[in-house]
Amino acid sequence: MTGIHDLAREVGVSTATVSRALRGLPRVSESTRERVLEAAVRLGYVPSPHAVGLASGGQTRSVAIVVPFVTRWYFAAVVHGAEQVLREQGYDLLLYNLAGDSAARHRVLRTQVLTKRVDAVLVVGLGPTAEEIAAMQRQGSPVVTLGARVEEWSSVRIDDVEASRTAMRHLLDLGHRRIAFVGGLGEDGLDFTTPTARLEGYRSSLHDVGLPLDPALELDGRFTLDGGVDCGRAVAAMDQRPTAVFCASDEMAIGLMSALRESGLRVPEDVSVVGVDDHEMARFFDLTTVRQPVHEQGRIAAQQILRSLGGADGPAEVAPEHVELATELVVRATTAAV
Amino acid sequence: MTGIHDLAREVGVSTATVSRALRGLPRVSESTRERVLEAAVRLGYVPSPHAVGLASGGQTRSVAIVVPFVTRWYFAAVVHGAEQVLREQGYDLLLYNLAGDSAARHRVLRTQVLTKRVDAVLVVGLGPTAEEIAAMQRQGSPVVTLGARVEEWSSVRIDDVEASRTAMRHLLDLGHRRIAFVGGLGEDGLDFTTPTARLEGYRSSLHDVGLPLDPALELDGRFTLDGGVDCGRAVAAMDQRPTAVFCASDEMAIGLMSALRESGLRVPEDVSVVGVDDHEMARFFDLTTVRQPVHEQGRIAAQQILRSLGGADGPAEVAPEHVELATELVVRATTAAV
DNA sequence: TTGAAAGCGCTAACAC
DNA sequence: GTGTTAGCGCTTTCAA
Repeated sequence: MTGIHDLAREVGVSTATVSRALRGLPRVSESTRERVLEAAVRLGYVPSPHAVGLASGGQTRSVAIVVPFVTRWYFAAVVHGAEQVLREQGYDLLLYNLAGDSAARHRVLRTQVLTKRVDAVLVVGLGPTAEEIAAMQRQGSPVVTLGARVEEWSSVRIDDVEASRTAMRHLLDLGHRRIAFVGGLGEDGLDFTTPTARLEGYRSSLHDVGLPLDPALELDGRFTLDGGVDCGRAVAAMDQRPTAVFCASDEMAIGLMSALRESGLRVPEDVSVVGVDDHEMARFFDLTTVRQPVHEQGRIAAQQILRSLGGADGPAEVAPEHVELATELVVRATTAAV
Repeated sequence: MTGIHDLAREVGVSTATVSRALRGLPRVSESTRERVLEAAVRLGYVPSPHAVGLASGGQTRSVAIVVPFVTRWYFAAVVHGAEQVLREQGYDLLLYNLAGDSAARHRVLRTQVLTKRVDAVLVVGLGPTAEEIAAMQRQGSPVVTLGARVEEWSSVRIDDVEASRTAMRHLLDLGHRRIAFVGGLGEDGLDFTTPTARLEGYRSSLHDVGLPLDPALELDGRFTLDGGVDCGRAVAAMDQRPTAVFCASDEMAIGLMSALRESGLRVPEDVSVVGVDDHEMARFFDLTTVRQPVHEQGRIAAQQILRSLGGADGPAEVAPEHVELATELVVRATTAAV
C-alpha cells in the first residue's frame, strides 16, 4: 500500500505539502498540486481513513442507521432515501438492523458500540426510551429520529394519529359502524410509537362519533403479513363480524384480505379493508390506504443529520427541528358502503 | 472522551497493561484485569476504532455490502442474512446501494473508495466485469459474490439456468407450447448475470423440445413491478397470445398478472404465469414459482467472508469456494393445463 | 509556498 | 506481570 510518504518522496516534497495539495487547501502552488495529483493517481494512493480520522479529531465520515427491520418495504425505502443523500455528501452508511431482536436493540441503543464509530445516528421507527435517550446523548454524536418525536433531537414523521383518523373517517363516511382494528404492540420486544399512535387514532375516531370501544375488535397483527393472516381468520370467525377493518399497515391488510377471502368472505362486499403506507404492492391488491411519503422521510432525515453535522467546521449546535409530513387517503377498491 | 491514558492513570498502571487487560490477553494478573475492567466501565471508556485500526495494521472490523437495489425484497433479505452473521462476529456492515445507478457502480467497483475502509466486500447480484475484478483485486481485500460466479472469489448462488428450466418444464408438462418470457437485460446500465442466465434457461428449454424461438415472445420487464405491468399489457395485446408466461422474477409476474386481469384475461384459464424467487408476497397472489433460498444465501456469503478473513491471525489465503444452492418448484394456482 | 516536527490514541516489541 | 518505547499514516502548528 502506498502511503503519503511514498507519494511525498515520489514528487520530491514533504508529506505536509502532499496533504495540503490533495485536500485542495490553499498555499500550494498550482504546479506542485498538479504533480502531486498526478502521482497520486499513478501510484494509486488512497489515504487511510484511520489515520485521517485519528489525526483530524476522530471524524469517521459515516453515519449509523438503526432500523428495526430491513426486509420490510417501508424500512428499506427509508434506508434508500437516507443513503442517497448521505452518500452525495461523502458519508458512508453503517447499517444496524435490529431484526426484531430486543437484545440487539439494547446493544445498539444502550451500550456504547456506536461511540467513535460514526459521526451521527439515524434511528428509524423506534421510540427511544428515556434511558436510551440518555445513553445516546452521552455518546455525544447528533441523533435524528424518523417515525417518532424526541424533543431533544430533530425528527421526521407523519402524524400517525391523524393518519389513522383519515382512514377511519373514510370508513365512517361509508356508513361503517362496527370497525375492527388490526395493529401491533410491543412488537418482538421492541418499543415503537407508531403502533400506539395508530391505535389511538382508531379509538378517538370511534369516540368522536359516539361509538363504543370493543376490546374484541382490537387485534394484534404484529405488523407482519402473517399477523394479518391470523387476524383475518379471527375476523372471519367472529360471531358479530365487523363490516370493516382498519389495518395499521398495508402488509397486515394484505395478509388479512387473503385470509378473509380464503374464508369465503368478499372484500369489500362483506368486509371493507383499509391500510396505511401505500406499500408498493398496495395497488396490485386494489387496497384503499393512507399514503405516507417513505423515501422522502429518509431523505429529509438525512438532511437533518447533515445539518447537525455542520459544514467543514464540525458539528454545529443546531436547534432540533421537527418535520411532520402530510398523508393522503388513496381510495381504491377494498372499501365500499355498508 | 476518556482515552486509554486516563484509564491507565486512574488504575495506576501503564497503557500497555490496560490494553492487554481490556483485550483479554494473557500476562495480566487477575486483580489488575478486574481493576482495569471496572474503571473502564466506570469512566465509560471506549477505544477509538481509528487508533486501534492504525496501530494494529489497518483492520476496520467492517465489511462492505454492495447491492444494486435495497428496496427490492430479494436484496433486502440478502442484506439481512449477511448482516446477522457478520454482526455476530463483531463486524459492522457498510451499505453501498447502487440504486440502479451505473455511475455509482463505477465509483464503488472501479475506484478505490472501498480501499482501507473495509476488511472485505460482498458483491450482491452483480456480475463484475473483467476491469472491475481487476480493480477490486488491486484493493487487496477479499471479495465474495452472491448471485454470480467469479472464479477468483468465493461465491454463493443458485443455478439460474436450471431454475428457469424448472419453471419451463412445469409449463411444458402442462402442455403449453407458446410461452413468453419476461426478463430484463442491462438493467439501468448495470450488468447482471442473472437475467442472462434465466433467459438462457428459457431458450434452451424450448430448444430441447424442438420449439422455435420467437423474438416477439421475449419481453423486457426490467425486473420491476412496473416492467411486469408493461409486459402484461403487451401480452394481452398480442395477436397470437401465448398461453403461458415465464417471468424471471416474482415481482414482474405480479405486475404482469395485474395487467393481464385488467385486460380481461384470466389467470390461469387464459394465461398461465410462473415466476422465480418465492417472494414473500407470492403466496398472496397464489403465484406458482421457483423458490430460491434468499436469506440463506446472505448467511452463507457472510460465512465465506469470515472464512477469508481468517481467525485472529489475519486474512488466510483460502481457496475460492463456490456454493450452489438448490431451488424448488412451488406449484400454486397461477398455472394450469392448456 | 514549503518543510520539520509534534502529536492523534492505540498496539506491539522488547526489556525488566 | 508490567513498563518503556516505537511506531501505525496522517494532519497541523510553527518556522523558514
